[in-house]
Amino acid sequence: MITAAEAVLAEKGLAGFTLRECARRAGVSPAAPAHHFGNLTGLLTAIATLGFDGLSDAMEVAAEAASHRANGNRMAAICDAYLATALDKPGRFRVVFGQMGLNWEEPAFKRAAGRAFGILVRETRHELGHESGEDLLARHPPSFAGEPDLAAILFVWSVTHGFTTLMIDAQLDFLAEEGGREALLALYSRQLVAILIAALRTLDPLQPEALAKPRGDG
Amino acid sequence: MITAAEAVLAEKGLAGFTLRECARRAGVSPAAPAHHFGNLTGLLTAIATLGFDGLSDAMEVAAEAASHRANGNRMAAICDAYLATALDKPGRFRVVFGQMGLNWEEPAFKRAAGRAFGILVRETRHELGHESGEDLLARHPPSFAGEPDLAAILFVWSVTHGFTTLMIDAQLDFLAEEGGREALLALYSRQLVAILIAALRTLDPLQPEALAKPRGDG
DNA sequence: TCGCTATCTTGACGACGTCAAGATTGATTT
DNA sequence: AAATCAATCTTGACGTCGTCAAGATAGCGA
Repeated sequence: MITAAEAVLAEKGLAGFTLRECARRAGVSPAAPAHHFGNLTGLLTAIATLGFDGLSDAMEVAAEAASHRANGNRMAAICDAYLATALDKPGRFRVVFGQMGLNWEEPAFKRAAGRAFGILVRETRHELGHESGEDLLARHPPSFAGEPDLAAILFVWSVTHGFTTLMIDAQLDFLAEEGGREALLALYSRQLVAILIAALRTLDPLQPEALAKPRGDG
Repeated sequence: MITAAEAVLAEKGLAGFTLRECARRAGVSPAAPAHHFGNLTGLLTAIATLGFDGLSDAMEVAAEAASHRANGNRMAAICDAYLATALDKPGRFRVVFGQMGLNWEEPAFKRAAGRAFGILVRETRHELGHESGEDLLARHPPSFAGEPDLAAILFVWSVTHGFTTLMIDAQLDFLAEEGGREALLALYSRQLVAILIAALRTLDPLQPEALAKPRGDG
């Protein structure tokens, strides 16, 4: 069933993704999927769980590979992996971060999302040289009120997720005339991620005083 | 008609947004909207045009206000305005940057999108101290092959758009327990945007040599 | 007065998500 | 071996959706 659903997603995208089409592809009646996933939201949540796990796996593999490479940078590796995973399965990515209503109460889904975010937290701390203290994410419910690196973590996620979203949703197509996709990929991997890491490296001395009121704006 | 559509969007969100509901709200028959906008895509494109213009207006106003304030920073102002606009009308923002198929051939829409991006380009150059050279966006079709600040521009957009998207789509809700929305807003406005601007300020000396191969990864 | 155009209504079509009710199947129990 | 039960799927139906073709209604210049 899920195999059929992913096939539909890959072929027709999220727009052409319907329960009936998935059922057709799987060779069952239109109402069959509902018995397994409850409703459309249930099926989407199941796929989104796969999406988070795929993201986590890709980031872990990339980080590990970077570790064993001369001059390899784990942070850069997971940023690249994030974009690459999304571009590889855009439909799945849109289910995870789309607006098609998922069931956040589903335990498996929450676990998968937490794992992906945990990797981001760990690697950001690593890049900052803050070897992991208490794992605030392991607490239930997870608490980040006292997380000192939260700004850096969200900064990393924002850059990566922002560029990925813009590429996936074809918002950058207008500035990609000829072989522009590869050019944009190179721009991201070589420059944006570099700026991001440089920003993280210059971040530490700023904390916490400088970051408290760095702008005279507002 | 558009008024009714925006009301539906504000009240029921993009999920409950249907042509028939808009027609009902406007007090006309279900097929009436099609005569004005062609189809659902046409209506969404019209709303997305308003969305881009709203974004542009908000950024312009915020930048101008920042200019007339002691220690005001235009870049910070437009970043805040971007997020604020999205949070004010999340449905509209999702239409603009969502996955519901828009008509990019529509001239008015292209113009609105170009204007918003142009503001981003101008302000990024301003922040970098590169007072605007040739306006590559004014060319048809717009070309950015030779835009030296493209990396910085996309970096700014990625951070802003990424955080905005994550907030809008409630991806950050799990780390907002009590009054967390305001805390996240403050985190963005005071820290993320500050990191972004600090990154831009340290960017110039890096260009272009350092940015060409800043990482030994890949 | 006669068209012409813009605007809206009506009715229909196929596709969708969802539900209730019944059928089928395979394993467990007696 | 026969009976039972839970899981799984089918069938048929309902309401809603986007879209289209055809007809109705108005306003207005010639």
